[in-house]
Amino acid sequence: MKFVSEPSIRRLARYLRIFDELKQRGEESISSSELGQIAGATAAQVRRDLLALGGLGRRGTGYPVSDVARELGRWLAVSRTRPVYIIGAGKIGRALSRYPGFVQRGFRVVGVFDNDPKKVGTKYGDFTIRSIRDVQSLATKDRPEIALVAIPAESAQSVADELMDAGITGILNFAPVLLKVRKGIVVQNVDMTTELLVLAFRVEQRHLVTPKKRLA
Amino acid sequence: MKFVSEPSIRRLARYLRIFDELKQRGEESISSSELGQIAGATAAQVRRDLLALGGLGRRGTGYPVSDVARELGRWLAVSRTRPVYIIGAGKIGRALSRYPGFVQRGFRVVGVFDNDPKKVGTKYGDFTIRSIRDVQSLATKDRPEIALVAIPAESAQSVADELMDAGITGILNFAPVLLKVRKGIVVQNVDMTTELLVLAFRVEQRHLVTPKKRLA
DNA sequence: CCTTGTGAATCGTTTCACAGCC
DNA sequence: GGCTGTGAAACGATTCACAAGG
Repeated sequence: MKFVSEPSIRRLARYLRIFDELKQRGEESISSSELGQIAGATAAQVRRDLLALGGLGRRGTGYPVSDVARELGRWLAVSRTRPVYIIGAGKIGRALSRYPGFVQRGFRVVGVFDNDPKKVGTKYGDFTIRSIRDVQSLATKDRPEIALVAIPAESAQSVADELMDAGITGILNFAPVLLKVRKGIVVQNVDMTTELLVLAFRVEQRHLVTPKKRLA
Repeated sequence: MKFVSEPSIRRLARYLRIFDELKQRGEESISSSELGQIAGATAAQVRRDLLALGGLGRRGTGYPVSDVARELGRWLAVSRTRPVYIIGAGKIGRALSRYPGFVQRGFRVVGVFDNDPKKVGTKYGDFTIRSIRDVQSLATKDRPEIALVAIPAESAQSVADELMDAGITGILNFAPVLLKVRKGIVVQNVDMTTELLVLAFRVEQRHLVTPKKRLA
């Protein structure tokens, strides 16, 4: 498997959504330029990105929708269901636990945790909220690969440490703090304030034309 | 004002958080290498990034914490409070409306909207939820610069159109759909499924060492 | 000494442009 | 004809390395 850059992965995820839609609409094939138009990418980008799947395009006609949809889905999800933990049953954690798109993309929430004694033991949707104190012991059994950490900044690092000890390999971190992790553990940060700040700044800059383009 | 790349803006936002903390701890100055260590960036990146503020560093000692904290805050927030609208009072919208970091960074929620008749007119925190039908007329009065769109994909585009007509300049889009916008309008997409997919993929790739580094 | 600011080199990604194939 | 796959050029961001200044 070749290395794929992060911008390319993000675009591939977007193509996947589009291919799913095209399939549902019964489209048979799509060209790199059409797909680029829809996805906000250039035709050349689309071709280079999709090349990672190993040359599924047909010269003269474009990319066969159902083949690419299947391969791309398989490839991005990497062919299996991944168990994930959600740490924190506050607003963000609860919203995440019912996020509709996860299941469709092969993620299965196998545990929701919180520290609030009022919450621990109660049901939320299909989940019984468990105590963060038990994360490590339970994780050893559940073997989640990825954890979604949605707790206050103060406690995020210590929970991350426990999760790593329990063998987690990836953390989607919603706490506004930079987690220190061992080599080989992948952290991805999601922070609304940063997103808003970046957006606001780009708005401010929108007149400056320095680089060739900027797409969403 | 010079153009600043998106990666640089994201790092600057991170430095700001660190500088705020350093200030609170009473630190007087910090070097590019120390800051880089904390922020997960190289010393050279830190220096280039902070250069955008116009050479506040002192050779031999580093960057004066309180000066940089102030300037950076002023610069990123670009010196004013920005009114924002939240469209959608579902889980995401409600979580956003009370997101603590926004106020601190100069964002003020001036309206929360939903289409559900059961919600419209009710209070949520300090906000009375208003009908999305009235977005356009109210926006003309409230003059929000930015809208946080957290509604189902189907209705996102039409609301975006109304918002643009009402003079919005930036959209933080939580709907899993690519919004078509006029030139000059900045859209930033936030999609948990994509984030999870990217994370999972990076986990899968973590052994491939192709590029020099990969930091969160 | 120390650390910044900055040209110049490097590296990765995007774009170009066209050969190859349907 | 149309469109993909792909070397090669262009571009942007990062890193190097050092001169300038405390």
